[in-house]
Amino acid sequence: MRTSCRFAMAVHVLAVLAYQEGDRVTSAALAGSINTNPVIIRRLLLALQKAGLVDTCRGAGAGSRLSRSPKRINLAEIYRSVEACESFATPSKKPNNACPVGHCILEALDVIFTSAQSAMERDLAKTTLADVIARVKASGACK
Amino acid sequence: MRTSCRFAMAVHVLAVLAYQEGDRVTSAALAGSINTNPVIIRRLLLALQKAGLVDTCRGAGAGSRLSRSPKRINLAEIYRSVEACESFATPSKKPNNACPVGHCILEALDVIFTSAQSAMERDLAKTTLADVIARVKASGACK
DNA sequence: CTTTTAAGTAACCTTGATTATTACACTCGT
DNA sequence: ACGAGTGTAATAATCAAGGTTACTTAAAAG
Repeated sequence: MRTSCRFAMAVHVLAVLAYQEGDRVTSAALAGSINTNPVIIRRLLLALQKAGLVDTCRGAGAGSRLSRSPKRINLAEIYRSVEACESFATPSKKPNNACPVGHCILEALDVIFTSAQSAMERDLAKTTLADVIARVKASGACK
Repeated sequence: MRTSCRFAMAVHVLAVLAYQEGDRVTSAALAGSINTNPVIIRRLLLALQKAGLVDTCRGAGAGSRLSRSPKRINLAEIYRSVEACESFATPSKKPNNACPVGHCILEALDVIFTSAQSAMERDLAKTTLADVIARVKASGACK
């Protein structure tokens, strides 16, 4: 399976913002930590803004910061804000309707996919951004 | 998100084989139901063979059939046999090691991803191929 | 009010993965 | 031996994502 790395980048971005504890961070600085282009970060931040997770200012001395405490942001929210479509794909061509299986397999698959995706999101919801930061800080201390 | 549809196709293929209850089905016939190329189906069948889910014969009058009862095949097995890599991706470029978050975010993400993927597979494991067939037959009866 | 900083955004390129397609060798039953 | 059908390689066609450049807009600072 091949998926986008938007979720990984979003968690990274928010972790940096949480680490800065309220100081605004520019897209260029974030891009430096993630090692990518500032425009990629800005596109990601737009999605996070719409989800109400970050608060971004334009102009001189601007940048982004979390709009909530890291304790109150869970990973499922982050996932949903940056990953628009479903994890599972079906073929672009429709199955053969003349086949007894083909004519209704898509409905059966949809039930399966929805359930699996929900299970995944419930698991993600168990972890907060604060948990992630705690692990990052612990790991940094060990090193 | 961009994912493969191998899992969807694999479930479809196995559902057709289950529907045929032991009769061998050719890759061309399967391709007809799924509306794709026989070679795609053969490649999928190779993975399902390795996982011990199907039994394929070559030569005249050949084809594939399930190697076990549909009741004893669950969707997590199917998923693992055809989807090699992990569901979640990280950026191709490594994060900036000089950043306190960047230098250890990958480890933190790995824990998160592994947990979420396990949750998803546990959910898939709850459904068997027999369950899928039952839904397909019920849906066909209604129509 | 001008300058400067940085976000918003459009346009385009590059890359990589996946499906699709063609072609051919190999097996096995008849 | 023949024919049906799988195994497999090579290649093309698609397509989405990330990356890049360039320009516009907003807001603070002087």
